[in-house]
Amino acid sequence: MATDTKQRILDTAERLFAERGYAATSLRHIIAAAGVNLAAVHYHFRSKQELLKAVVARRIEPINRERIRSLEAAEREAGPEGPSVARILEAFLLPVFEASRHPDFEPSVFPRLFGMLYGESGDEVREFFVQEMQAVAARFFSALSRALPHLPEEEIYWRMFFSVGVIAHILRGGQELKLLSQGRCDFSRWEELAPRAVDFLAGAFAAPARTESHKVHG
Amino acid sequence: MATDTKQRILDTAERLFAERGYAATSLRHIIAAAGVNLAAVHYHFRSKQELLKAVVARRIEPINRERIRSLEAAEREAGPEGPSVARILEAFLLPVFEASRHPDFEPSVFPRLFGMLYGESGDEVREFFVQEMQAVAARFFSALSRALPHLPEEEIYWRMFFSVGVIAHILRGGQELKLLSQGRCDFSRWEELAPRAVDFLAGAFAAPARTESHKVHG
DNA sequence: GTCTATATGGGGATAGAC
DNA sequence: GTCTATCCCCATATAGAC
Repeated sequence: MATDTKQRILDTAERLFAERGYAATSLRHIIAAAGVNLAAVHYHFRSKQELLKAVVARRIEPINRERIRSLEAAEREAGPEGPSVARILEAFLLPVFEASRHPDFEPSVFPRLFGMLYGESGDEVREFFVQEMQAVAARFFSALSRALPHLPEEEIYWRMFFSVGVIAHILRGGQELKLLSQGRCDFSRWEELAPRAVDFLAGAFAAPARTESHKVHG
Repeated sequence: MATDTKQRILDTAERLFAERGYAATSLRHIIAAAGVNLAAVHYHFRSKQELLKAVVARRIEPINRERIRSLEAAEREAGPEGPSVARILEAFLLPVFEASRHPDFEPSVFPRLFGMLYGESGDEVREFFVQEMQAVAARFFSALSRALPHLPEEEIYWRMFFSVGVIAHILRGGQELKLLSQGRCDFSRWEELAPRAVDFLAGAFAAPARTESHKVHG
């Protein structure tokens, strides 16, 4: 079949990039696992870097669509005062977590891919990623600004940035947590993890803005 | 000099690992930038992986000592009820941020190294890292448990884990933030960033624990 | 401790037949 | 669209002279 090879390359590359990182995964690993020919990778995608972009684009686009859809639904339901911070955060977080249960691919493969994106990948791929996120970030910034009118704009951006750190860290899988908590925490149930993260971040957004004169040690 | 070569390798490897990642940085890049011979790397360190461990160990040990020292100072000052969550978080966060101003190396080099550690690095190096963090994590877990007696132990671990995500994301440098905030946020002043992160996380720890029956969409 | 030289293997990319 | 064969470069690691 025409597209079968291309799909197999995408699926396998996604899995291996997520498991081992971008630089540490060679095209030869990918073609061996996918059962395709090396030249096919360069035929369907032009280079390893373009392959990574294709892998990312395939997942991020539906997720960002769902984020916007969910946020707009929340805004319709909420009336003029706008949705709560918790509801806005849900609109941002849940689509990612739910994507990990998509039938197209094994659970937990794709989230780690995104976690990896933040740590690794060259400047060009990161730029591409930022470009994909720009519209979504602006949209959520507006919603959060309305829900938190007392916070300076700059502070909203910082807190969004910190929140992305939490998400990326969760997606990265956190083998450390299981060890450091002596087995008390693990990642097997995503549906429990998302509410925890939402609560945590809602609390963080509720923190007052520090006044300029406030000293660190209080 | 005897130790000069070893130091130069360590310094250069630290910088390059931080800038480009572990897998993407070859020993040849390192020796070229350091002006030393390839064989010297294998003489002083046994392998590339051991070199990474050495790089990490050199920085993490004084930081973790300072974290413990600062936490103990806070506990002495606070009396029987123990220090506040914000003060505990400062004890954990500030040593990392302040390490970036150490005269030994260029600012902002080392923090990115730690940011990278979470995203990349093989299982063995991550295991080594967890081992280095175990005692510190246990110590801060105790302090946070005392400050937040209403939270289940498991929840404290989760929130510590989320917090590490924030730190790692900050350390990774966040070129995205500057772009997404249209230039309003940048990372040039670390001394302003740390209080922001402390406030954010203190708010997050102050969030109530979600009861089991609570539904996601409220 | 430091060098040169080399062993040994893997990397991305491409040409050209089918 | 898919294959084989190959170009050319780079990787980590080591042996052995100095």
